[in-house]
Amino acid sequence: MFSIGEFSRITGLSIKTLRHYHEKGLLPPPLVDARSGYRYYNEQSVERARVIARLRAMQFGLAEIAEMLGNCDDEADILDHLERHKQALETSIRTQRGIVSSLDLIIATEKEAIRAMENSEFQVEEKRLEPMTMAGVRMKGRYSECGKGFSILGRGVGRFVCGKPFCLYYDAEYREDDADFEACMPVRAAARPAKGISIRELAGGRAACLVHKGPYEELGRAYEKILAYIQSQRLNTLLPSREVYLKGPGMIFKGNPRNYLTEIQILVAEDEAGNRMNP
Amino acid sequence: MFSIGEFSRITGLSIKTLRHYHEKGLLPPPLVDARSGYRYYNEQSVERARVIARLRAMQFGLAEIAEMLGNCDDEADILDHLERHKQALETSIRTQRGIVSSLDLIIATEKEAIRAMENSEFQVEEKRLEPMTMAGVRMKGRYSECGKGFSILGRGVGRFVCGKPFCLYYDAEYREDDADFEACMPVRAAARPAKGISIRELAGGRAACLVHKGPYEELGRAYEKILAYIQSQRLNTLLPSREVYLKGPGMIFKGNPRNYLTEIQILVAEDEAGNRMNP
DNA sequence: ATTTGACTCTCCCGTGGCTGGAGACTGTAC
DNA sequence: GTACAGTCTCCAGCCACGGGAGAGTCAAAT
Repeated sequence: MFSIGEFSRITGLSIKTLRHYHEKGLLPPPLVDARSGYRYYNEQSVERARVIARLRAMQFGLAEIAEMLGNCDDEADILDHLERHKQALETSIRTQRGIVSSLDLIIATEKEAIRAMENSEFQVEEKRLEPMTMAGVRMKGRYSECGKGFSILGRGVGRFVCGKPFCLYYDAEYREDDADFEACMPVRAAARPAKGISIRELAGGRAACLVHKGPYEELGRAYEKILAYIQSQRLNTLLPSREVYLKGPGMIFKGNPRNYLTEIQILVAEDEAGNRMNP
Repeated sequence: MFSIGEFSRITGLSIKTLRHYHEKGLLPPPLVDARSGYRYYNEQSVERARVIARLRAMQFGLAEIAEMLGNCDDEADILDHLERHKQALETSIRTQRGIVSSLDLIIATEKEAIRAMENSEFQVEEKRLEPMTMAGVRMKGRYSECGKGFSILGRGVGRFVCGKPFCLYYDAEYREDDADFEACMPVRAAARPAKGISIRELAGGRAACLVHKGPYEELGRAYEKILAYIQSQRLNTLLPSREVYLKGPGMIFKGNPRNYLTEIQILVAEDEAGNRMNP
């Protein structure tokens, strides 16, 4: 016979745990000294304790273990328990995997935003935009309605998104109430159109670009700057222009608008060799 | 201002949960009626509640959420929280995946055992054994020591196991104390030898086979039967003979030895065409 | 003004699988 | 005898709530 301390060392279960199992009727000690209340265990207890420990390591609950041990002494008898438990675990794994991929997305987004912040001079620069596959929801109305477009995109092609959200603006001048624009997401080629969502290639080309830091209300200042540049360089601009939301309201927090990063991209005409064309 | 019931409907959080968040200081209502104690929430509460709900859906703890909300209002500020949490989730996923694969193994084993049981006539039959890659631990001593060999195999090549454990017996006659045998496991080709473990191809061939149901102590009766068959058919036997443990002590339960299934396989000499050779 | 009925409050207990601690007893060695 | 390790019971706490009792409150209908 083993005292509870010895038995604890043998089985690797803590004394507290053994008392708990006793209380639950899961592993009653074969002998309890009537006078002192001391628990004494034997070889069979060791075997039973090992079984319980194995099942606990598989994250079975104590009640279920009790049931399994009560009715059965062979693994064939608990096949349905095992299968049910496996199902439950797989559900849990799926959930957690979903969370991990959300976290990955957020982390990647934030790290990119930090890099964009460090690299950007907040000066107008000309660069080459690569063609990409995109999904878009064309809208007419107020700019501030674009959130609805992004909701539609999220639900429709969320799984295929592979870059920052952006907007295409089809108006040559600023319009308050009846703007013509498109909420867009870069997507992988596997994405398929859905109701209201167009999937297509967006052509690349040379563009004047400027990163703006701050709330969207102040974007006007950035437009002023980039348009001044375009005039000074006497460039021919092409529609639609783009706003890429490098960092905006996050997936968790709304964030501080003072830290928002938005890149304005305005395509400029170029000749076959890729050189910009002045009028 | 919203009463707690309205607010509950807006946010999808139960009233109990909202009270709990209040108590924890996580989401204090902007107004608590001093006389009635009624809680009243506003638009900002909605925003905060949404954030909390998103973080809870990602299985963050309330304390951690409080910390995140306390210091930060931007996702960049909680990158380390997110990364830590992701690590924790990945650990949990790994654990659960390990459990699922154990469960899969047990379930598959039991189902196979049930099939073997249904299909077997418990009569001697001759069949063709396929060659296989195996891992083995050669031992001399008592048969009952073979458990140690299987422990070594489990630790060494457990990940590569692809079939039932078996033993090879190199003695022509029964030996009590100094048997020469090898504890073996079929393994995938990727397995690599380790200390005391040999990995090699085991040749196939024609064999006389008999499934025995019952405890190992009664295996003698099965040997009697199969040897009688071999004599009656005047076959030439080849060493080593095999015992395949179709169903023995399980990974959870020891099981009932009366249900153990063991297949004895004794290779017999054959000519090039695969026909058995009588003397 | 009252009544009804829906709403809300606080307080306590329970969940699961333990862990920690207090204070009292027991066993064994010197 | 005495020290000291071991063991006992009982109570509290963890986490994020849910259930329910019993009392008070709000808004509309009578």
